[in-house]
Amino acid sequence: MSRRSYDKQLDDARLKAMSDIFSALADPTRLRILTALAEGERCVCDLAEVTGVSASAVSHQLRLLRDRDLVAFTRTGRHVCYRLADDHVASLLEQGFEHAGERR
Amino acid sequence: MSRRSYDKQLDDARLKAMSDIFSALADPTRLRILTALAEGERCVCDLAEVTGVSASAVSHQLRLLRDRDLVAFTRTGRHVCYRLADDHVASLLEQGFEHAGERR
DNA sequence: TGAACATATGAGCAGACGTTCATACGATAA
DNA sequence: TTATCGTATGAACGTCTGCTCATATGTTCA
Repeated sequence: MSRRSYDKQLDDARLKAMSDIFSALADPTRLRILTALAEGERCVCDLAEVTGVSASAVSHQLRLLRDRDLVAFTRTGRHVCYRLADDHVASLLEQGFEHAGERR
Repeated sequence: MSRRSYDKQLDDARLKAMSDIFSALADPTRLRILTALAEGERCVCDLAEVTGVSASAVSHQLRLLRDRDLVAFTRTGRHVCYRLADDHVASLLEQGFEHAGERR
């Protein structure tokens, strides 16, 4: 995409969709969840341990990530296994990771 | 970067830096500013027109973008011209743009 | 010099956000 | 069936965020 094409395509809805995606990535707890999922499937209680917050807090955050289609899940017994929804999410994480590394 | 490398490198500071970058991109007004800058340099009053908010509001947002090193600026007379700080920023914008386009 | 302009900044306010707590619900184990 | 586990959800609370308004600073023009 050329930089010049923004003005033609950037309607409010697209802009809102972009900010929804970025705001989903704009929290350390959610980033811990997502980077953990980038390594493989994890159930809620595992994610609670990785992030260091309560299972309830993780569940709330997972709902947000589900609503934005950043994660998918499979129910197995009383566990629910979450995973990244697609490679695009991993790609965004990597870019943010690299960008953060270059600064300071 | 392999997906497996997250756990070794993701200290809290890095995670905070990532969320700082993503949260800077997590607002429609700032996205309008940044996508306008992706097309070329703009002064504050031009950005106010593009975004449809007051010059004061734009100035506040530009300060945030400056603090996070996402934009750079040059003073010329009484105008201040802003531009994207580097190609990494444009790259993040493009990815968000494309990701937003694929959904719904 | 004085007026108008471009930008910056602090205070204040309304709304959004992230966590905890209490509770609920389905699934498994005893 | 009953107790426990894993997860989800709503309410409540404190914090953060983005805007407006008032004000300040520096620049240009008459």
